Amino acid sequence: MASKNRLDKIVSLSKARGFIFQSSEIYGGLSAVYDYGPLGVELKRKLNQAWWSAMTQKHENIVGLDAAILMHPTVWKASGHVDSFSDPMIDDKQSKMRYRADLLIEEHIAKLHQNGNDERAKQVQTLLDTSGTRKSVNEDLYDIIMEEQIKGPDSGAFDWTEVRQFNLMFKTQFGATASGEDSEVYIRPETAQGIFVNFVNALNTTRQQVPFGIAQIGKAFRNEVVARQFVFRMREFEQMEMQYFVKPGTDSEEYQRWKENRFNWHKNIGIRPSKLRFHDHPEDKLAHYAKEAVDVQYEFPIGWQEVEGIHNRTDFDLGAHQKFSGKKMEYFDPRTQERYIPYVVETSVGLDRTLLMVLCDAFREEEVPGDKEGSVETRTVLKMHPGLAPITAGIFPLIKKPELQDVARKIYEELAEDYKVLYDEKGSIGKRYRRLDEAGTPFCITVDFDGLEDQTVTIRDRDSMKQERIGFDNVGEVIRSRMKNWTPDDSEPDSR
RNA sequence: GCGGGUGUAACUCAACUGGUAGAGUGUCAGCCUUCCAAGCUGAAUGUUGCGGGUUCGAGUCCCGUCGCCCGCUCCA
Repeated sequence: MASKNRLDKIVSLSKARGFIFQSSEIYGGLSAVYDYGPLGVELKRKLNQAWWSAMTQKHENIVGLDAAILMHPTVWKASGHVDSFSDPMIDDKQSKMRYRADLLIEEHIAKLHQNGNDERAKQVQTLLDTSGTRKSVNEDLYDIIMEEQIKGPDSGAFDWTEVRQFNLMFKTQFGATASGEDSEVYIRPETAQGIFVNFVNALNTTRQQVPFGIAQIGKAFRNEVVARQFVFRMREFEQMEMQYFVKPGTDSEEYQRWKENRFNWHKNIGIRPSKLRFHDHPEDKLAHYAKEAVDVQYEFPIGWQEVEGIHNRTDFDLGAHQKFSGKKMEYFDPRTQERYIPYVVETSVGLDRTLLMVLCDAFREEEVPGDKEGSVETRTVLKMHPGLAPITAGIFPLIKKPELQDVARKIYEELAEDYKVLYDEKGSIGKRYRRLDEAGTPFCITVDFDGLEDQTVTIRDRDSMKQERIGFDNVGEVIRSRMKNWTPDDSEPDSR
């Protein structure tokens, strides 16, 4: 309960300060679609940049790519998304629970086996395997459930809706006069396929040799059955993916290596290590393309949830594209004279989820001494990594006096060369500090009368609220070094 | 999508069994102000989510619809 309030507060703050708005709000909103406001877009760009430089700039064998969102429809047949990304669902009218129709039947088959009714089990299995050949898949599955009188696991009732297909991919029309099935295309549900279909292009143009990787940041779209929990699960979201092509046999070792590498990235952007963990996928729950899979999870207010997935995708994708396109997806190793389809280790992180993680990890409500003697008030502050903060520094004249304003303006203009900074002279100084605390701004530079004498200003630290007096000319340098040496404070408990 | 809950100013919430929509916070302007949401004065913002219905009269009752929250399935 307390933790639920925490997410609510973060949602409220996001809206109040301009991080995240609901899409099309004036029209009543669009479910599970969100817009990034003035502060949100700065934070998002900085995260995007942090990932891009960590992957492409700091690995000489990783190259970038920006593939189109629209792709040839066969891509999604080859990838398996057309088949496995649409689930036949059925609802129990009594218990109001929803099930996957095919899984219900499989459970039923298992039960038949248990009861020694192997003959019957085999028959049903055949019916299940051939569903879609008599009528539509949905109708065939429905018929099996009816004939076998499969009951609702939770209610024990036999009171079903029809079987309906939930296709997670968005479809759209290709061509202005589009008509018929041929012109239907999908809007990509993942960015990875854009990398796979460009594998040979990248190989031929970059002189890379296996092992090497292709990195890409881009939008993906999924019609989630249930899309909720703020920006955690959205219909339109942004992925930061890297596909690493390796020699078969070295895949597990590379998978381990990337697992560690990616975990460290999350720590490097300032997330408290105590809030991060791995979560291995059990073998029976692996996606259709994966041999090994692990999540990097963060402890959100809604519990431990996946932020990034690291998968050993084997040669599933390249193999499938070779088969469907008829084009060779092989790599020839000039040294060993070997020819093979590379295995792929994928790292795939949700940009929006990462942003939400940063907000959740940074959000604190602190008790600080109030204005009156002995009183206590709450300070809301986002203690995020200074390098990620939407606004790096606020520059204030202590009060509205021309001497102070002039100096503050000058410092503002100097800092604006390197950072996103804000000049503010309105209201009390305390109010200006607190407002920027909520924006996660790590530094505030204040020009006062004492400083005019000896060419100094005060720099106020967001996390500790402590001030230090530094010279006019040192401001940029102090910001730079503090940014570099910042570490998250993991000692204090979350405020609720 | 199904079931349950819910919707009043930018935010938090008030408005009796149906009778003129309000407060605090925030925002903006002015004054004051030498370091942590201070003080004083003033201002702006609502077809009560949207659309219908009942009624002399609807924020309040009824129906529909949309969004949000919780559960079911899936996933970055």
